[in-house]
Amino acid sequence: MENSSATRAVSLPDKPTLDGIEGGWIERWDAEQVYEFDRSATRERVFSIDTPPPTVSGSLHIGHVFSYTHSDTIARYQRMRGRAVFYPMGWDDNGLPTERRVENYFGVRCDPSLPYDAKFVPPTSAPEQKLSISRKNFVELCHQLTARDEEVFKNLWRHLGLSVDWSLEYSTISSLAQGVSQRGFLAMLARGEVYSSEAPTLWDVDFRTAVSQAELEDRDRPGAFHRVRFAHSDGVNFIDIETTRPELLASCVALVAHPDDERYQKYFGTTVVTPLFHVEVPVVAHELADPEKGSGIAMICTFGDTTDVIWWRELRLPTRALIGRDGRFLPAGFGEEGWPCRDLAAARANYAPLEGKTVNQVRAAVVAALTASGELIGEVRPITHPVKFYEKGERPLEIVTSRQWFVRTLEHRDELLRRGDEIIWHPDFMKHRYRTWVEGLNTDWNISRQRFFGVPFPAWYPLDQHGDILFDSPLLPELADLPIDPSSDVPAGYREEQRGQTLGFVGDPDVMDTWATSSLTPQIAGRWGSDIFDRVFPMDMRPQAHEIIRTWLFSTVVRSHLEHQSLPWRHATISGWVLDPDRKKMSKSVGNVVTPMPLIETHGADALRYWAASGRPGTDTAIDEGQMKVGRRLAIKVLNASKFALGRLEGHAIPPVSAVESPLDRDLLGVVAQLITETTAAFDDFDYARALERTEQFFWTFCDDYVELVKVRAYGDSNSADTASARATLAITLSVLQRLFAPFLPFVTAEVWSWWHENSVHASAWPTLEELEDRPTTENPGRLYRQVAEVLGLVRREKTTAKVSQKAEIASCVVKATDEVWRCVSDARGDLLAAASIHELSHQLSDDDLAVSVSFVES
RNA sequence: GGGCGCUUAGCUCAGUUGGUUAGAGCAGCUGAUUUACACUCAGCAGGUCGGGGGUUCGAGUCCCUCAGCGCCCA
Repeated sequence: MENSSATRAVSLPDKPTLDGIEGGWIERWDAEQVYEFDRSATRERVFSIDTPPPTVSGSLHIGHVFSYTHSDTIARYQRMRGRAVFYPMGWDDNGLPTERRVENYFGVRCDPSLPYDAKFVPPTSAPEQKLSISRKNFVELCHQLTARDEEVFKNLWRHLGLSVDWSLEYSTISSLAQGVSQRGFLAMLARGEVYSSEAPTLWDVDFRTAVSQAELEDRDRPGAFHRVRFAHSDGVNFIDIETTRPELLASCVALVAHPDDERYQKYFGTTVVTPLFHVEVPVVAHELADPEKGSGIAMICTFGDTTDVIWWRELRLPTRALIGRDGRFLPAGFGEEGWPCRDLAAARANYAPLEGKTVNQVRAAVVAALTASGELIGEVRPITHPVKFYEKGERPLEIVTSRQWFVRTLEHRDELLRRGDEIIWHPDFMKHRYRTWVEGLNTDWNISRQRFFGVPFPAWYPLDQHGDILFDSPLLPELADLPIDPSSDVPAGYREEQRGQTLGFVGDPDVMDTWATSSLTPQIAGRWGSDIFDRVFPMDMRPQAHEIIRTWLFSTVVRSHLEHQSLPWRHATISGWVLDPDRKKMSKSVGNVVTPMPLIETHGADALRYWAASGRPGTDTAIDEGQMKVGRRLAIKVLNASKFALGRLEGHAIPPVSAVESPLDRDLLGVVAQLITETTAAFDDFDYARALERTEQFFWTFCDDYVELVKVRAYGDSNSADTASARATLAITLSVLQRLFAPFLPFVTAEVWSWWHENSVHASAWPTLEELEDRPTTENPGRLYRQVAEVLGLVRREKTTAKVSQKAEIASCVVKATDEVWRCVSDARGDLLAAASIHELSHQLSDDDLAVSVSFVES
């Protein structure tokens, strides 16, 4: 960090311009390694950022510019404060979004049963019928496409001026990320924090994969209550239930009512018989049965929804699962063990037409059959109700039973809530999102995905003499061998020929949930296991969007808590969304997504950053080209003001701060001191927007009032103390302003700083009060400046009202003011006379509001 | 249904622990005209701070309540 006073002779370009300013500085920053992380720095001096790796298969949009700019202003501020800033960039390329993009882009689909084709070349245009290719070919295409996408993102980040250390670049599918993910998994397995089990799991029948609680969303969908009559086993009574899923009748394992519900007390412990399929099921009691809903008694099926799973588990009911992984109905085992059936022939006859059909087809068929048999009572009642969907899915989730890996989260709920309280949230109220989520957890975290482009589980399983898989004794690799792929690597003590053979082994076929990898970004970016890690972890800051608090933020806290018994970072900075000009959320399907690159080309990167940094932390912000134009004007103003002020200094020695003597100048430095204090406090509180607003506000009045006032004085004789004072004030104030603006307008500030410094403004020190060397007025700073500016404003108004030029000469000006105000004016009398072209200035005592009366010089 | 935000000028938003006459930018209107800047400068106009009630000497700010918008969770 060089001292800010390390100036050199001023040398101004002939015609300063913003045109093409980005390209030159991007190259110079690279060449000079301005943003390189100092790997020798100790932890106290480091400021580390757990940068969100953007999903590269998603569309680039203005929201990226918005939130990443916020983080960059903080990074730049901390760097100027002397911290070694650890600011990596990652790409989230692993997972389903990439698979979908590859499927659509190339017109292919993955069929893991196909052999690898080394000569495969993807079709040049996507064919109508998707081409089936092997897993390895598919993964190669994923790598190919993400590499291209990453270049596009990187290009944007560089043009936006993010002060990322590009030597720390990573991606979530890289072997680095795979190694870290697998190591993390094995560590959890060794500690018993992860387990596999055959369990009912939420399943997307289109993507053919399990999904976790964090990926669910409720969507309102039309449904209908069907009243279905069950005959009681006593042969006399009957019970009517209401269900929205009559298609699951064959999966019915019990009826359930609330234990206090008097209507059904007498039936608890007895049995009824399902219509059509004649299976005898018990009537049971459970508190989750809602007496208000329908007839107050429901059928439990395996499995219609998550409540069914709870009932099934807690009441220890049998399993009669019928929906397959493709969403179609499987064969039913009436009469077999677990399927007590009173009329086998009828059951089989009624079920036969349903086998292999989809959920909707079966529903129609069952309703028709119940209608025919008279067991559907009354009219079907249409309703709208929330249905669980995979957030990326198009059909309601089903629940199927399959083997999955789970991370134990439920038993750590209280610890995780405490971790949430330890995080410093910006803005603070975002902590509620985390708390609500953790309190609402109802299943452990399922990390298995039945997909292809992801990190494989580092595990194989032995096969016994019958060829059955021994899931409970997985074969694990050595840490040193990571990352491994169990589908091509072989466990120790086995040969490849034994794959899939009796007494041989099989690899775990699944990949990890993307969040199982993304939850380790601090460990991946920080190179867990290397000496860097201890210097950057726990990190200082996690910037991210609010909608992924339940996924990314939460899962990162879980992993860090389990692995390191600590928080992953101290501060969570949550950005808002970018809305379209009509304040609608941007989305691809609505078609209102704005691409950022053309905006950079039109307005300039500094202008785009200005707009972004004007958005308060956590606040949704509408895209506003008007604000970008204001940002561009600000950048131009910085250019011109610097040119002017430095023009006064060109060819002269810059007077030191100790030369600041004039009352007006000292008073201005008082305001500068306040500005430094305020902006520093704002940045320390991660409130970049406030820092920008204060700096900008000061800057405009500085240009319009102070600079106008001292313009003439600064031209004067270099040996005059008054001139030296003006020049010294201009120099120090300009230096402060250029640095205060540097986090927001990195390009133009780099440019104007280079006119009089050897080092980069981005490697210079953030302004401090010490630099002002006790020159500022300490009492009522800014009072003199504001009073004089107000008089100047009144004179300007007279000129505007008289419709004359601001340069018009005034023969005499009378200031009606209190003695106190007049003293202020007198202190800057010369500057005021010069700035307003006044010949004679006099005072008239008045306790009324400040006023002036003027008489113009006759022309 | 539960939770968290938001509602201030035509538009976008500031307003820090309650304290003079509620601020800024944009847009609008009126002027100026070139030795830093027309991507400029000066000025004007524009608000019952969502509605109602309360606490207080004093409320945009605190409390209650209602309404609308948005998000999160169920």
